[in-house]
Amino acid sequence: MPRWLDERESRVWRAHLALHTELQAVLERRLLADSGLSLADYALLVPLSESPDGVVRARDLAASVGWERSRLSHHLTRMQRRGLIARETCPDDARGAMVRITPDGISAITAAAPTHVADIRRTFIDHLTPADLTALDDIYTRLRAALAEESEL
Amino acid sequence: MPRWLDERESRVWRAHLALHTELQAVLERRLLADSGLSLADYALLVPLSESPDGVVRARDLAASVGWERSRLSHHLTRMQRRGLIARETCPDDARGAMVRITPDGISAITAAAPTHVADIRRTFIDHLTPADLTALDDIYTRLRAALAEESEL
DNA sequence: GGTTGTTTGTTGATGTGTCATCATAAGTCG
DNA sequence: CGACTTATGATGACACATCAACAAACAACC
Repeated sequence: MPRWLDERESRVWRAHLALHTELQAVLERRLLADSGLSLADYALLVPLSESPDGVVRARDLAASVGWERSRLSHHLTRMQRRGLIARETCPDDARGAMVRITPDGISAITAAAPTHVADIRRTFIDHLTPADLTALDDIYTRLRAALAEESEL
Repeated sequence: MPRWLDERESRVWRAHLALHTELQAVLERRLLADSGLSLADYALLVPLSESPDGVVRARDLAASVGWERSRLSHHLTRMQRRGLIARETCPDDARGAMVRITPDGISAITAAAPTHVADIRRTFIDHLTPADLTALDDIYTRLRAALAEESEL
């Protein structure tokens, strides 16, 4: 016999799901309209643009955004077609693939970032007090640690 | 010139994104393995099974899960093919479509719910203190209210 | 050195979500 | 009534994510 969720638990859980969905939708729509980038594009361009030479190995890129290799490969193919990134061979490891951000990719992320950050502020950060931030930092850390343990089993 | 996110703000924001993605992945995988239902199936079966006659108009179903009509229509087609729901004509409005949960659908949600709720508890609720719940309830309510205003513009 | 197992990246098939478009039916207002 | 607008649902095209399978290269080991 399961313990069902009481009213507040249920409300918090549903709010968590709904909040994320709505936030994602708003941010994606704005980012796309503003710069032609999807959130997935943006997520990949961030670590690429932060890398000193603008080159990251595919394996490491996958790790830094938490994607599976297959998803990354498919998405890189589409971004390559749009001229945002280029693929190069990996000198150290003949299996590897290096991903290079192109000048167009740099322009895109440079143009998109300020507005996107402002959107995140306006829709999320600005509505949180310092106490809220502390609480969320603590809660999210705890929950993710529990999830990580869960996945190990 | 945008105000960038400081370290804690950035950490909280990234944790929020990552937490949701990981939670969703774990819950979906478990639900699917356990009962053959996706989270989307589950989301639709809940309001259907809670309706007194097991019948809900498509428009209202879309509103109660927050989906677009197109997405609902596509998903209903797939669920109909699997025998989880059936479509019927709407007596009041000739445009309308009524969605009925089938006996198979009822069996599926009935079998899935206890385990799924337990999974939500184990991965989310159980790691929150009463104070956390209060804080999250407040924060999520505030954020969603702000988002709703945003969307009206 | 050759067998075995692992890592890396790609590909094709399938399920799903979004968008634009459409047909039909209600509602609105002259 | 009749023209116009809105609401509802379905559909096809496309973008995307996941899964299984694969090929190539590396690593480990006897």
